[in-house]
Amino acid sequence: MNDAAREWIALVCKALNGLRGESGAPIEAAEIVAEVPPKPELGDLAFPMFPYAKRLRKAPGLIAESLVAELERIGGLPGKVSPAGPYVNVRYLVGSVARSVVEEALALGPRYGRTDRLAGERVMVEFSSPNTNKPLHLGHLRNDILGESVSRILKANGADVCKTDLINDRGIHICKSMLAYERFGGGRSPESAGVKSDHFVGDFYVKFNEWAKEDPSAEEAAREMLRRWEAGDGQVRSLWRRMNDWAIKGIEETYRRTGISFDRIYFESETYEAGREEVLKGIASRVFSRDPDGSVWVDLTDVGLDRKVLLRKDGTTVYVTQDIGTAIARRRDYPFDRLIYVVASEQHYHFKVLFNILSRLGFPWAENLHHLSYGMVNLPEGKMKSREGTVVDADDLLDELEGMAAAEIRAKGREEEVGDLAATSRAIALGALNYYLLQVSPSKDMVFDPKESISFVGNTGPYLQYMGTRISSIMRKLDELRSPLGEAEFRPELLAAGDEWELVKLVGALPDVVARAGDELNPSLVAGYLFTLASTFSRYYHDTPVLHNDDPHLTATRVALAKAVGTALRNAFELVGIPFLERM
RNA sequence: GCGUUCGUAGCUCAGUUGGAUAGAGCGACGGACUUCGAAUCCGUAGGUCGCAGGUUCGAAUCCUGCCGGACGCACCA
Repeated sequence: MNDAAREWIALVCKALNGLRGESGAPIEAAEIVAEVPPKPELGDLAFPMFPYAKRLRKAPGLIAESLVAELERIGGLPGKVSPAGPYVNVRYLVGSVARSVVEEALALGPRYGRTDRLAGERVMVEFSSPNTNKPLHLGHLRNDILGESVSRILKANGADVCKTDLINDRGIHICKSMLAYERFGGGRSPESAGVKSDHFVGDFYVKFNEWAKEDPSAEEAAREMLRRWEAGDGQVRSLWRRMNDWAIKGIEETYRRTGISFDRIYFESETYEAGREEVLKGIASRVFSRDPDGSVWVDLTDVGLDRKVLLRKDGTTVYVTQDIGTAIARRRDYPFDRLIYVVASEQHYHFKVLFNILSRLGFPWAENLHHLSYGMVNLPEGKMKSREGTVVDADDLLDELEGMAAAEIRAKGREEEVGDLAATSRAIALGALNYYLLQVSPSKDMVFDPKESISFVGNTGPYLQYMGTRISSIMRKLDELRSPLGEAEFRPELLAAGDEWELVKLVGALPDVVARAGDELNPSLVAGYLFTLASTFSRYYHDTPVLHNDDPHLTATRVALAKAVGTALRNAFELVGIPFLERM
């Protein structure tokens, strides 16, 4: 695909210089603008002539005509060329491109679509980063699938990727759940209460806030508990370990459910001390300074940021302090070339500060830290607010989606066909959710309407999955016909229908899409590609019989194309966390 | 106030390095199941790309200003 484009660019460059004659500077291949025409009927590649009008002292329309004549004079063209107003449109040789694309897709199978663009690069990706005082919510789900998907895309581009999670397991918010448990828990456990363990912990966090509303002394009690935690109080630490285990166990269950995993997990409780030590070293090297009250500061006003505290006067650490320690520990554990933090856009300023501090401390790798900032998930009424109970819980949402999927399967009377109803419902729910969350460009805020947002019709995950099942279904039918293809062979020149050629180009485009998604850290490009591929195939098979043809060669050819589409679909699914289904 | 970011159809979103008549899905209306699965397909209606300048042969896209929203500018994380 790309080879064809490059070949044509070289040809057009040569022809343009032929038209130019001896006058002026030569036109370089890099200057040639090539684009995809707005409509497929126009061709496969288009060259606008506007940029050369001045150089050649000629109207674009006239250049187009003489360029076509010049190309035809050169001869041996890999396709057809025609002028269209100020454009020169090119049509590739269908047969040869189709052969190479389909054969490559079928030969590579699960590896089709990968590139070597990032071969050898070591990338660490941090995402999720939950607190251990409550279960995951919808915002985490966007973060999780974004981090997981970006990691898979980077891997598909040849990078060595280390996925990492930072568990925020210490701080005042943790103590609040603990305090409420001490007061209202009555020694119960998630098992005895029959509640998923992270929800069990989260419920006490809610209870604390209710209590604190009535009784102002609650906040002070929480601060006191944090002091005892910092001092290593045995009783507090033991309760902390017990409740953290509950929270983490529950969160891990949700990760398993959503297909999220990590190669390395860091706990804030284990890295914050290292941050303090780095800050103390920074005082010695005069990067930081100590105020008379004992607090430690960094002055970033020279780069337009603020003066930031790093250690309080009592010597305790703040948010950015532990991130300093964590970054250094990570670089030591896994010498990354690049570290990507997948964190909500509200933390933009925090990361500017963090990266700047690490740079001041003299770490050359600080230049390779990247904040992949993504927008908030809002409700139609506005922001999710825990105080108003509008937070959409991750497990509840998944339960609801699975219920909807199961109901749909039953309504269609396909329980028998599907086999494992629960597993299929889970796969559909996950496909719907992940596609919904990744469709939107990461940087944008998005609106989630619990009642209407996730549907299974139209531009949705299940729509894409459905196309996969239809291809699988065609292949099953083919098997039932018992070697109907016989001597029939793949003959790409038989791919005459417009949609067939579009499908070939789309399948061929997967590696380019993967490359660009990797460059831009943007899974929504893969999502958009999937919808185009699926809807083109949907239109195609609707009015073009794959199996029922008089010519067995045509059947074999269309089967090969359908398989290639299935391969591209399945491989792109993997990148955005949509399960591929044989039946649904 | 300063900084970051977003503003495209009734709603939710695409829109490639600036390029041909700005595209989808949902919702609305009208069609297509005897033929590889209708979670599908086809059609109709729906737009001052927030506003105003600028750069350019050409701007939804780049620049400036303004308007509107979100987020940030904590010894919270």
